[in-house]
Amino acid sequence: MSDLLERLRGRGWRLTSQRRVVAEVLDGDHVHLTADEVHARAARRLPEISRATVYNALGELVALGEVAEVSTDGRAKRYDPNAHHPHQHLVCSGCGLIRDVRPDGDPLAVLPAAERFGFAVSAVEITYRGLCPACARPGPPAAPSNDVRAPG
Amino acid sequence: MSDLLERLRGRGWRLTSQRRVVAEVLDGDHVHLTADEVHARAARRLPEISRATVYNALGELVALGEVAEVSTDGRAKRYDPNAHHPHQHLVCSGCGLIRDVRPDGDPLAVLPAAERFGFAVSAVEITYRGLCPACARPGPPAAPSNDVRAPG
DNA sequence: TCTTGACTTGGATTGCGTCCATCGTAGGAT
DNA sequence: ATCCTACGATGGACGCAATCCAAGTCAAGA
Repeated sequence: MSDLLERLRGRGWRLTSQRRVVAEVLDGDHVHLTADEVHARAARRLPEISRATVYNALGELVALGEVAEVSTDGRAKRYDPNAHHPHQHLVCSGCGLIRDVRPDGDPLAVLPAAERFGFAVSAVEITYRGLCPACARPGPPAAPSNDVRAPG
Repeated sequence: MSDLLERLRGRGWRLTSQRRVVAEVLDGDHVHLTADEVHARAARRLPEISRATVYNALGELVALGEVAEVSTDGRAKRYDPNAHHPHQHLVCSGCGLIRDVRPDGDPLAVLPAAERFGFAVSAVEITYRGLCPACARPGPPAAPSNDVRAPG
């Protein structure tokens, strides 16, 4: 975490209080917050932080490769701080819960040359979909979840 | 194509001229149009068709399983008439060209049980990314493409 | 401490999509 | 062939996510 801030400063990132709280909010495992959720959490510590600043900081973190953008539904993008550990996503069709997962082998390798149409294929994004245990159980479905465990 | 219209009528779809042109616009291979592009093409044949009608028709075709929704960028959803043939997508990072591709084997099988967190995993969406031959070549990049070959 | 260019702000704006009240019409009934 | 009516089409208002912009603020090097 402070590693992250050090690394960013070493890359010429001016370390403002706004950027600091955005980076701090995006800490933890299986964290996939929308920009608005990041803004809400950041505002708990820095009430005057604006949405534009949150968008700016998120965009920079993505450009620097420190955070990954995830769009598992057609709605708002989510931001995943687990960018240094290649992974894919498993999404509950019921409540929206998102887990980071690692498939076996190299996902790129399963695309045959004949199916590459001459492309230089360099990356792959995979979204697995299904029902989480809570939503699969009979009874009332789980409340929509943003899958956040880190305290605000 | 007329197969499609027959099938839809058999399922109680009232066949209006608007729905017909939307279905016709969405014909062909490797077609991935946005709703706005569908509307523009439909309007060439039926100038008074409204955006709301296009959205309605697309939504119904998706619900009926005749068309698949694709969101390969964070922007507008695209509509893929190739829904009866399970496939994944290969997207050019330069120009946005989209190709339908078929990876080897069952993409679901590579997710180990230990990585399923108790989910009943039932579907998977894969986006491969890379540069198409035109964009990989030195020189001016290919113009942004909507990957449409079917004449308007 | 001073200076300056990078950063922040919030309101306007855009892009994509949905909603809604009203009007029109496909297609079964006669 | 004509009539009926429920389903579909229309377009303008609306909502949400994200970006843009001009003006004010401040981190950090000199």
